[in-house]
Amino acid sequence: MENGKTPKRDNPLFVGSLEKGIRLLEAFDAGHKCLGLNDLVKLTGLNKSAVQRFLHTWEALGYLSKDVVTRRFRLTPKVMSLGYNFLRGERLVEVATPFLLDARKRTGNSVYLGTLYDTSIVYLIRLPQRLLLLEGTLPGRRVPAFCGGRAFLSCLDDAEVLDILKRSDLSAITPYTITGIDENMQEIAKVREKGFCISRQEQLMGEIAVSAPVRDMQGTPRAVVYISARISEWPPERVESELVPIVLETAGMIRAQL
Amino acid sequence: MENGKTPKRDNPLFVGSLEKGIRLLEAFDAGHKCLGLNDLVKLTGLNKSAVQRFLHTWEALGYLSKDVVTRRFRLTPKVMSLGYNFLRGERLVEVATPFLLDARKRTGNSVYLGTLYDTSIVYLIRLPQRLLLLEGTLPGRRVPAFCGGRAFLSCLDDAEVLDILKRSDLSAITPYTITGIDENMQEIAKVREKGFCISRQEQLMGEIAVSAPVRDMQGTPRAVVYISARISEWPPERVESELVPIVLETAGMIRAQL
DNA sequence: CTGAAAGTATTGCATTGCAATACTTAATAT
DNA sequence: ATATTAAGTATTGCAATGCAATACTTTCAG
Repeated sequence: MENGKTPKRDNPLFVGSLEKGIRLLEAFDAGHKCLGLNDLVKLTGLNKSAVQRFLHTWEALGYLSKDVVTRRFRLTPKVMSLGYNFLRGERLVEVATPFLLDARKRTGNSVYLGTLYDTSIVYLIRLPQRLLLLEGTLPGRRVPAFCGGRAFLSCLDDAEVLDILKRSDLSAITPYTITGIDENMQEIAKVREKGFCISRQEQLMGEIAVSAPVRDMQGTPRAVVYISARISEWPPERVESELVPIVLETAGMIRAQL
Repeated sequence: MENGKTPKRDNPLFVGSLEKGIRLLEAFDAGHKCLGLNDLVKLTGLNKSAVQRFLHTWEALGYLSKDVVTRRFRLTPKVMSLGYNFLRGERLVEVATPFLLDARKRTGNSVYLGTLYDTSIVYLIRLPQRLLLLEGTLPGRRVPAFCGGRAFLSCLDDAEVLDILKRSDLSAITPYTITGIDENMQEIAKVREKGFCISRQEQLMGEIAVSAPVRDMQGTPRAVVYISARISEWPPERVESELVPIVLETAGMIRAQL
């Protein structure tokens, strides 16, 4: 869906201007919080005129603001609204929030909810308890599903999982990230058996994460519940005995109300 | 900026297609999570062809997904990315998060950070503790500054405040919302004197909120720190003695690092 | 089974967005 | 200081792209 052939783009209904415009906004990603006209020409591959016009338009619409002295642009708080509208309309979020809050209180650890989009897990709800890494507290963050969403992948059949793995950038994030396709398939098979996933330092050094999938009543996977803990305080046995039951229970409670 | 005359729109650099496209996405707000072609024609005022083309394009770009059976569209998790990019790039968020986490732990109450955009406060960070209302836990939510952002307004001069009040929809949200312009100016004057704001059930019945502005080193207001509590457990005296000092301290710590 | 409403496809037209270029301002080096 | 380059802004003629009307198909209610 993300990088494959796109027949939709050939359809005469496809509005190219919109694509160019959104490409410009998307260029303001991590590491590019503040961009000038020429930076954007390089980043987006659009020509100067196009960048000029789209910058002007986004500013007029209130999505970008321009620093009059540096002539550089940045995103405004208005871009948060779209995400809010999404969350506000998701029954999943509505149902999950109270159970996640409860899980955080009972375990004293950070609790998250994420869902699959293309080859990534997108975090929808983040209830941080301790700060290991700022990004770890921000909703909307996307992480590769192969190392951060095995609980979700375990609900798909092998063909689908393989497709996702093949389309993913399988780079290691930490020295502990499992990157091989075969090893990932094996890990996922284990998760299928057990019904939950424990991931040790694959995303972030010092962190151990337990997760379990949430399926709806038709059995379709909808989300993953995560509890994240410090590896120094939570050896595997303690995680298994104290966190796993709560993750499973939380996922079950959410499922029951979907 | 939001509703006033827009000279930028007359500029030949303004790209009308982009505006129409984003208007379509913005139509998916609270109460409109799932929309068909004709709903959007009515909501946006665009004609059928335009709606058709933009729906097609947003779907191709991955921002909307279509339910093949109902032929209705909804936002995808991808829309969260823009907000994430914004948060990720805001030094304010980076600096504030640890102090807000600390404040939540010390008080056992929900803690938020918001900033002014046009006539609204946009919540950037939400650290909910108890669930009073789902919207109260979601980042990106916008509330009118006149009743939810007096701490911020107190840092502006009277002319600016008056301008915001006049451009705001001053409808009451609860029976306790203070809606008059004069009364609001008086309330804001009080906040200026005291340096913090206590708001009782103006947004939500049963909730009392304490807030304090965060200014940067140049004195420019940047954000507001909120602590929200249940009015049943937190009578005004207790709020003053226990929560106010923590709100002020938190705002001060953030300021010191901006 | 019928009719209305919602959604999809097609087409010719001209508006709108395109890109080249000229102009202005800012930043850096000599 | 002054030259030199790079970054940002304004203008313009051209035609490609987006526009809206309309015809066609599907869906659902009565």
